[in-house]
Amino acid sequence: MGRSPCCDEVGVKKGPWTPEEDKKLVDYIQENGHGSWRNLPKSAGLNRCGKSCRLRWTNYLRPDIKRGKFTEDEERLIIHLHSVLGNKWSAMAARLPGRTDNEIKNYWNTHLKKKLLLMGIDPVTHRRRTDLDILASVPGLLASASLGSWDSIGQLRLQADAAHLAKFQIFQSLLQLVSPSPQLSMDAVSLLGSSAPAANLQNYQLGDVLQMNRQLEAVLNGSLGLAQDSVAATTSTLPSLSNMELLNSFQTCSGTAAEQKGGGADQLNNLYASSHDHLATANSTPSSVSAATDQMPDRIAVDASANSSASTPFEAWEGLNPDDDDLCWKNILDQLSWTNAQ
DNA sequence: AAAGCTAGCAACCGCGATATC
DNA sequence: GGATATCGCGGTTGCTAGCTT
Repeated sequence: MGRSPCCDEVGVKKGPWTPEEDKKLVDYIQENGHGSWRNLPKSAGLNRCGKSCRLRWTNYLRPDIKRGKFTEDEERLIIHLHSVLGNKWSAMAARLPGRTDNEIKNYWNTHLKKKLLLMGIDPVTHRRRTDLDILASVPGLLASASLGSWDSIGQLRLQADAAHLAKFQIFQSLLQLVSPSPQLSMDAVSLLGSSAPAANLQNYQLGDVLQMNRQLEAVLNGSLGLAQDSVAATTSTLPSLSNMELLNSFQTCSGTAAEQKGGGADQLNNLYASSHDHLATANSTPSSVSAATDQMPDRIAVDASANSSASTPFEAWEGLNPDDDDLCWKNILDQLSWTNAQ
């Protein structure tokens, strides 16, 4: 069955609307209403299909459409509605006066999705992303953290935070993935995550999560003694692994990372790629990691291979500027690498 | 200065739901 | 009750301005 396509007429114009066409459409609808969209073009003297007219009217010409940037309240509402409704753009538009479904959909796809990813939240499930999810999103995180993605000077700080957060998440992920001791991972990760709500993060804004991120680091920076006690309880399973060196390394890195302006993005990309290669191929890969890497989507492997020309796990670090604070990440990875080989 | 790249957005396409005959 | 027409939605495409190299 099915219906015939609405725009099967030959010679019907497609593509961008001209001001003249807009005027014809607006004049006609204001005078007569749209009535049957199928018949409207002929009546209005437009060489367009009805569908195209309807779209142009509802998405652009309607007098009650609000133009301009989305406000923070609107963003918050969209995120909340998306968590409840999913991709029901029209239902969301019904709750956002003056906004069209198309506008909301575009805004979601181009802005909000990235923001949620940066926050470590899965834009589909609205839950905190798992370690592997986060690793999978690192190229996106890094791309989003690059200068060109931010449209105002005021957001440079946010961008620095994004790069910072990306590092933070990589660290968290690596701890979970590489450590042969699940307990250490759990300790470190729970330490990292202790101040974050376990469940639904849908109501948290980027600022909230970045604040949370800083708080978590404060936990790391300020509670190493406590952490040492906590971690020490589990180190019997980790022969001479210097957990505190790991934490110290991260502390050193995180202290200065926020001052960066995304310059570390490339290096992070290399780090991601090379560490993924390492994780995917190491003979000593723990079974949990093997299982986990098996679940990685193809895109990761493509990204990793595309971004890494390094033949050894952390060769990508070789070209780093010694003055760059990213260098200290090498310490972390060296230790993780060494640990993994034990 | 020019070529290449990317993000943002307007518009199109295909399909399911609903209305009408 | 089946066939057909229309509408509306969500996914996708492609154009373009701005940025980078």
